[in-house]
Amino acid sequence: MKEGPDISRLGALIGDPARANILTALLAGRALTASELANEAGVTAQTASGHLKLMEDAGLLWRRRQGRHHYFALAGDEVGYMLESLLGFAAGMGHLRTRTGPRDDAMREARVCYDHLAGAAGVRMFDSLVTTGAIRAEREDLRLTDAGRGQIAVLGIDPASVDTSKRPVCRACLDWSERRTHLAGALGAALLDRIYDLKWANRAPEGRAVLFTSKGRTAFEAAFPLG
Amino acid sequence: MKEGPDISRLGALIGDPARANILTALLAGRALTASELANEAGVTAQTASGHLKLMEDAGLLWRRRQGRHHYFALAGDEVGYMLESLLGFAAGMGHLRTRTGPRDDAMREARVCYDHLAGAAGVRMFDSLVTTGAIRAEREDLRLTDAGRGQIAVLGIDPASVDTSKRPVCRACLDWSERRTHLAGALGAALLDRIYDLKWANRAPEGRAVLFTSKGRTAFEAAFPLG
DNA sequence: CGGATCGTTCGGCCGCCGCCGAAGCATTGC
DNA sequence: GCAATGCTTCGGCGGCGGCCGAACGATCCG
Repeated sequence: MKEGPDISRLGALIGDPARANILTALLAGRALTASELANEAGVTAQTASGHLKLMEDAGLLWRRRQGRHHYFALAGDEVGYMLESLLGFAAGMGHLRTRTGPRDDAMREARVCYDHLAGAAGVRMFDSLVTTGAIRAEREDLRLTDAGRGQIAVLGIDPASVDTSKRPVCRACLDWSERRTHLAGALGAALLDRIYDLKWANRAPEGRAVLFTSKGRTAFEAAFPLG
Repeated sequence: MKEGPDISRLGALIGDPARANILTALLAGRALTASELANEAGVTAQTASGHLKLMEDAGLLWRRRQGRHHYFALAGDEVGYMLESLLGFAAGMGHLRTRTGPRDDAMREARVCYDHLAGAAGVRMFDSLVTTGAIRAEREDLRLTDAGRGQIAVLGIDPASVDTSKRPVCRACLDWSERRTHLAGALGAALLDRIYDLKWANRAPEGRAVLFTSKGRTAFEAAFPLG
C-alpha cells in the first residue's frame, strides 16, 4: 500500500523543539559537548542525553568521547544539507524563532554553513570562482578545473590535499538567506579554513556569523573578483 | 539566544505517520479527496480532517471545495521539493516503509514527481535536453535556450505558454532513486503533459509510477537522444 | 422533502513522550 | 584514597496530541 522511504521517523526526530535546537546549533559546524547542547536546547543534562542518544542511533549525529567529555557533531554533510533545505522552507512559512536583530545582518553577510562559507560572502566567492574559470558548473555538479588548481595554490591551499579526501571536492549548497548557490565540499571547507588562517575573518564567539576584519574584507574581495 | 527559522514546527507536522502518509500520497501530484487521503493514511475521516486542517493552516496543503468533495494537493512546488529532499535522506537511513516489490522497479524507471517526470526516464530526458543544447545549465539554475524553444515547439508545446506562467520555466529537481538531476518547473510539467497527450505513457492507476507503452518508449527515446 | 454521501466539529479516552529528581558510572585532579 | 565534574540510566510524573464515536452542516439525488 505504501512505497518509498519512511519520512515520518525523520520528521518526528526534527519535530521536537529541543532536538531541533540541538541540530540547529550543530549546523554551525562546531563540535559541542553534551552539556553545551543541553544549555543550547534549554533542557537539563539528562533530557539532552536522551535526545542525543536517539539522534545518534538514527544516524543524524556523530559522537566522539574525549576524556569525560562527549563531543557531538552532525553525522555528515548530507545531514547539514537536509537541514538547510528544511530551514529554507521554514523561512518561507514565516514564524522566525526570534525577531531579527543586528546579529542577523552579520549572519546574512557571512556565516558558516556546517563547515564552509555561506551568506553574501559565500555566494560572492562562488560566483567569482565560476567567472574566473576555477570551477566549471554543469547542471548542479561542479568540477575544479586545472586553472582552478593553480588559483587555489596561489591562495596557499595544496590542490592535492583537496583531492585525497573522500568527500566530493566541490558541491553546490543552497543557502536560505541568499537563495543562491555557494560552494560546499572539501574545497569549500578548505577555503574557509584558509580564510581563518590568513586572519581575514574570525568566527563570532557564539552563533554562526563570520566576522571579517576590514583588511580581510579588502583582501577577500581582491582574491575573489567579480565580473 | 536562537536565530533563524523554526524548523521544529515543520518537523512535527511531517513527524506524524498519518500526516506523512498523506503528504507522500500527494507527492504523486494528483489532487485527492479527504476520504481518499483518510484511507491512504489508515485513519478515520474525522482524524484525517483534523490533520488536513492543520497542514492547510501551516501552508503545506492547498484545498479546493468542489460540490461536496474537498480536494487536496500540495500547496506548491517548494513543498514537493522539500519533501523529496527529506525522502532522499530518509532513503539513506534505510527503514523503507515496506519491502521492495515489482512496483518499485516501475517507480525507479519512471514516476511522477509532483507534476513532472522523474526516475531513470526523467533523468534521461533532462540529460538529452542539456546535451542537445535545449537547456543551458549554469550553477543550478537552468535556462531554456532559443534553440530549445524550437525543439519543444516540434514536440507540440507552445513555448509562449511556458513563459507566461508565474513559475520558473526550468528548475533542477533531485530525485532520490537516481540521485541525479531532472527537470522540474513549468517546462517539466508541460513535457509530462505532452507525454500523456501523445499517449507515450500512462499513469499507473494508483501510486506514482508512469508506465510507458512500447511504442511510446521508442518515440520517447528518439525524441530525447543521448550523446 | 427525505435519504444518502462527504466532510467537519465536539468530547472524551488513552498512550506516548518529553521532562526532571535521584542515583550510578566514568574520568580527572588533588 | 576522596571529592568534583561530565554524562548516563532509571523511575515516575504530567501533559500534549492522536484517535475514535457521536452528532451536526453541506451537497447531491430521487
